[in-house]
Amino acid sequence: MKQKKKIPPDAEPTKSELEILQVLWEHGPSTVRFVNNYLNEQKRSVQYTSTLKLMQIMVEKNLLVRDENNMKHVYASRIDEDKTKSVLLNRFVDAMFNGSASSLVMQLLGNKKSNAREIQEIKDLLSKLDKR
Amino acid sequence: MKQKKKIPPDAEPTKSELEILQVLWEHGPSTVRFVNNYLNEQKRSVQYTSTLKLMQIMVEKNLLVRDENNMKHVYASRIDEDKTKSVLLNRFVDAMFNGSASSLVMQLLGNKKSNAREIQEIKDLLSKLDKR
DNA sequence: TTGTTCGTACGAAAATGTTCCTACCTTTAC
DNA sequence: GTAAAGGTAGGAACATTTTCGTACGAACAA
Repeated sequence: MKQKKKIPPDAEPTKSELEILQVLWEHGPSTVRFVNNYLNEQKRSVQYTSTLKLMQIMVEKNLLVRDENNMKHVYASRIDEDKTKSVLLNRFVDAMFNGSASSLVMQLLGNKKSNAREIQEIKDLLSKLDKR
Repeated sequence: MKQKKKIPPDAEPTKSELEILQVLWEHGPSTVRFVNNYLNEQKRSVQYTSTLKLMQIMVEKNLLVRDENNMKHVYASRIDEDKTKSVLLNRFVDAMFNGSASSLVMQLLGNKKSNAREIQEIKDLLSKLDKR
């Protein structure tokens, strides 16, 4: 009796896996065909079987669940969007800004890309936060 | 006559390379020994020659420069800290939050890890931004 | 001088992530 | 019925990143 594979329960999604998770988070449970079309239209050119393979691997890693009732399997994210983003964001802050969230925001604001509207939105967030 | 290798001028630092860059950004030009010690003490266990190899590769990629005047070579970052962080941050925002900086901040604030002090610091940043 | 320590150079293995080819099955159009 | 279209499964090839073993030179202490 031996284990098939070691499956780290908190396996961290790779770049490509994240792309797929985004699609599933946004559109809900989907077929490989749908995800693959989306990627090709919105992101980058990729073969159907590549997407398929990746999603199969993600099931093994417990990142996705799949409904095999129909011939066209339907995949869904098994991990929570907010939680996952939170973990990855914290990891990013730790790695890049020594754990300082305000450093990150500073970097963000010193950035041409963040425009006045973004800044206003951030302010609104903060004042909402005050009120509760 | 042929080229040795194609060197993408904007080669993007990998995870491990980033660790090394952080050390050099924080402590200035350093020897491999220093960086390796730092990594082992602060981050993770890694062999000296692994760190050496990585830093040598980073020189080839133009991420670092090295001073060979002394026997103990001294390495320094060749890329700008703020610029690099800015690029990586934008990439992260695009990948994870669909390019919305305020979504990222929201995620950050909805986070147990960001405490009152962090929030206050962010507010201060914003008011400073108003004044200029 | 000789051996130990500390340095660089370099090849190659290991680990990881990604892509796609091939095989084969089911459904559908004709 | 048959061919075409559209599924899944799985292995293999590739690409990239990471790690480390080995070789060898320089400095230094005994």
